[in-house]
Amino acid sequence: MGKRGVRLSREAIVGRAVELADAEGLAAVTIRRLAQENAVTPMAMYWHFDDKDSLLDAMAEHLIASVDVPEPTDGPWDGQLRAILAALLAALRPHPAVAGLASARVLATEPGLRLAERVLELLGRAGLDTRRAAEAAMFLVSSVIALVTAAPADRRGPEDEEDAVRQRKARLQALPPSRYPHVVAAAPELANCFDRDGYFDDNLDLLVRGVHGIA
Amino acid sequence: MGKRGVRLSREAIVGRAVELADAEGLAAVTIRRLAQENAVTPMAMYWHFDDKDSLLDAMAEHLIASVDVPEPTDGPWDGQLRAILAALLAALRPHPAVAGLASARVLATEPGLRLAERVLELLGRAGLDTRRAAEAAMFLVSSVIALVTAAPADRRGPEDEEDAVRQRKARLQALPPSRYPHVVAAAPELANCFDRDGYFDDNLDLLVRGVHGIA
DNA sequence: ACCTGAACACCGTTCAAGT
DNA sequence: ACCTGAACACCGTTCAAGT
Repeated sequence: MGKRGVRLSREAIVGRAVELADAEGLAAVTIRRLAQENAVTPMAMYWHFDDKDSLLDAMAEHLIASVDVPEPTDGPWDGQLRAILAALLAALRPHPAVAGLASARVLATEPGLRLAERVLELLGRAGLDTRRAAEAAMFLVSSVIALVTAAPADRRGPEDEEDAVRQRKARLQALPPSRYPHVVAAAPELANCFDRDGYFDDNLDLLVRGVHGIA
Repeated sequence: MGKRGVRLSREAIVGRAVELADAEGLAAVTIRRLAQENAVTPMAMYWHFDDKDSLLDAMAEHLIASVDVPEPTDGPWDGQLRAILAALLAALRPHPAVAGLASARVLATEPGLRLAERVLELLGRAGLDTRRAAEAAMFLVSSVIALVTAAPADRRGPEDEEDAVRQRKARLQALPPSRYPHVVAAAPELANCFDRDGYFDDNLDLLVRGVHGIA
């Protein structure tokens, strides 16, 4: 029996696992560590989950379930598609260490299917045939996840992040400008783009405009 | 001393590590396993690499170095951009288990910087200012990597892959069509899109057209 | 310069058992 | 239904030592 007599539950374990991943990275999420956090034996976890992989599945589903998919409107497809992708982004962004788990599992969870259904419908309205819509839907979801996970994995506190940005910038600016003129010129923007909201907004635009382009 | 008196080398170890990841997944890439494959003690690895993380760095750099970046031409920017992204894709596609390591390390390797330099130059020619070009360049590279890594990680042989596709299709087609009409209708396309060249070609187009759209 | 040997603190997982 | 205890086969890594 766990701490203060509180029974374990799948939900509680998954929630703690996501917190752990946010704070210390996915590598810190360990059967034994999670057991310890809940003042319980490692083997107690195996009553709630078949194995570690199904724990990771549950973490991914937890994230996908937290997406607040906006209700359909009678507005144009592109605005609605953008809103759905933005909702996915908003749900994943606080959890960059976990987001990568979601990409392979969207079609295996109920909330993921609801999301896919909406995206497919809008892509059809945009003029894509079934195959192109399927391809684009999978890719759009993958890309939004990539938007979140691409940030260089910093295992530091939020204030050391500023140091990391400065250091990346300095490294890029120290490159030979004759070989890498554009990289050197764009060093400040390359070093901190993952911290700016514009990075996410502009690239969501790129994706939606891309759908326009192939429709 | 290793098998048949052959000295270890960083290159040989990295090459074997990539092969291992291709065949059995990234989780199979282990200091101890790699040592065993080279008929050597695990600690021998630590003469060639600081730690496991620098081994993974080296694997990522190995992949990025294998990108055959096409020479600049005086053709239009969009065709050249597409060709560069296609070259990146072609290099990563045989190594889906390793490709994910590359996204955080592009700007930390020499071949990655060459690639970034070319992409930034072309995005500038497309009309993006320095900041938008930097954002888009990082995202385009991330997205191409996502294109490769998004495929559901099958740890099976190439012929069991057909079974996996059939099974995914059956699962999607068994869903209630009243709730998920578009998913059910697109089940065949959703289940096998990662195996079709069109998936990659069409989504490269989506990205390039997206740049057109925001320029 | 390149590698070995022994040891340490971790993993995931199985199996039998307790209440 | 929910959890413990002991055990097994793995990890990455350090430290001292060999040639």
